Amino acid sequence: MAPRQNPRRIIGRLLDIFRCEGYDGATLTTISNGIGLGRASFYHHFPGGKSDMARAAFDRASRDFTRAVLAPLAGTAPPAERLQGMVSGLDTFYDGGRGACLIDVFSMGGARDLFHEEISEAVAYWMEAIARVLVDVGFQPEEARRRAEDAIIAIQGSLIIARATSQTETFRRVLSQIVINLMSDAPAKAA
Amino acid sequence: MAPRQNPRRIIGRLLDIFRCEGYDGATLTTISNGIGLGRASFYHHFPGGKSDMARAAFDRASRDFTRAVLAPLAGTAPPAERLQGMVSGLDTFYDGGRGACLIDVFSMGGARDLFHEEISEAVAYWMEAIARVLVDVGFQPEEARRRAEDAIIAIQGSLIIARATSQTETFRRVLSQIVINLMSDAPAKAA
DNA sequence: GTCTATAAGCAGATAGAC
DNA sequence: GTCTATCTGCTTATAGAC
Repeated sequence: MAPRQNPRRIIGRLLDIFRCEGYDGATLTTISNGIGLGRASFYHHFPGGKSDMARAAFDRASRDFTRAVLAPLAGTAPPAERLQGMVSGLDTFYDGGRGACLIDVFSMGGARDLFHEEISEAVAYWMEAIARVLVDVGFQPEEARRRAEDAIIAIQGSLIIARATSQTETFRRVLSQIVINLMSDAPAKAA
Repeated sequence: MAPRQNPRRIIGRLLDIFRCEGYDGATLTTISNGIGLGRASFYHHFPGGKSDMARAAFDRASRDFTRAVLAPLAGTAPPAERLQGMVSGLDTFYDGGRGACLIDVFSMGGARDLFHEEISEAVAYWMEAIARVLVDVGFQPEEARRRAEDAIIAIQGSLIIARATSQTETFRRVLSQIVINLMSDAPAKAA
C-alpha cells in the first residue's frame, strides 16, 4: 500500500481537515485516515510534526487567498470590477460557504499561539486592500477602512452562520450584497 | 486541599475555558488547573465526563443568553428600547468582545456532533426574536428576518475579528450601530 | 465533596525495514 | 516515500481513602 501521494494533494487535504476539525480536533489518526497515508509517513513530509502540517495548511490558505481574493483588489480594473473580482474569489476560496476560515479556526486552542500574529496581520492586510479600492472611488480613508471592516465582518459572520445552520444561502446573500454595500453613496468624484 | 467549590462557579469557569480553548483544546488538566479542583473531582459533578462538562457550560450559556439578550427583546417596551436592551445584554454576554461565542466554538471538531442541532435552533430562535421586534416597527416579515440575520452576522463577525486582532473596538463599534442599522428607513407606520 | 493512585487508551513522535 | 512496530507522555476515566 504505497501509492505515493502527491504533496500538493496532501496539503490540500490537510487544509480541508483543519478547517473542519480545528487544530486540536484534528488528530494524526483523523488526518491519516482522511488522506490515506500512514501516520509515520507524515514525518517525512513534515519533520516538525503536527504544527508543521498546520503551518503548511496555513501557508497554502494564505497563498490561495492572496491569489483569489487580494490579487483582484490590486488590479488596474475599475473599482467596482476589482471588488466584484474579490467577491468571485471569496466564493471560490470559501467553497460557496461550505469551508471555514482559518482566521476563525486557528485563533483558538493550541493553534492560537502558533498563528496569532499572522492572522492579525492577514485581517489588517485584507482590510487595507479593500479600503484602497474605496479610496480610489473617492471615500475618505477613515470611511473606507470602516466600510472595509464591515465587509470582512459580514463575510466572517456569514461563515459562522453557514456552519452553525448547515446552509449556504446566508453566505451567498451576503456575498451578493458586498459590492453594493461597499459602494453605496459613493462620492460624486468616483473614478 | 478541599475548599469545596461552588458548583455555580465551576460551571462559570468551565464556560470561560471552553470559550477560550474550544472543546477539543480544553483538556481535563487545563480545566483542573483553571478551576483549582482535582481531575477526579469533576466526575462527582459531571458523571458523564468531559461531554457532560461541555453540556453544563452550554446550558449555562443558553440560560445567560436568554436572560441577557432574548428577554429584553420579548418585553413590552417600545421597539427601539427592546433592541437597545438586547445590545446592552450582548455587551455583557460577550464581555465587551473579549468572550467567544459557543455558536462558533462548539460548531467544529468533537463538539459539533454534540451540539449542532441546538446551535442551529439557537440561531433561528435569536433571529426570530429580533425579527418580531422589527415587524412591530412595521417591516414586512421577510425584510425583518433579513435585517435580523444581518445583525446576528455582524455580531458573530465582529467577535471573530475581535479575537483575531486582540482588540474590542470593532465589536463595540458594531454594537453601537446595531439598532441604527436595524431601524433605518423604518416604515412610517412605526409604532 | 475532594483527594491520591491508577488503569486503559490514544496522542504525537521515532526507528528502521522495504 | 511508505510502511510496521514501538515509545513516551498525556488523555479520559475509575476506584477507593479521607
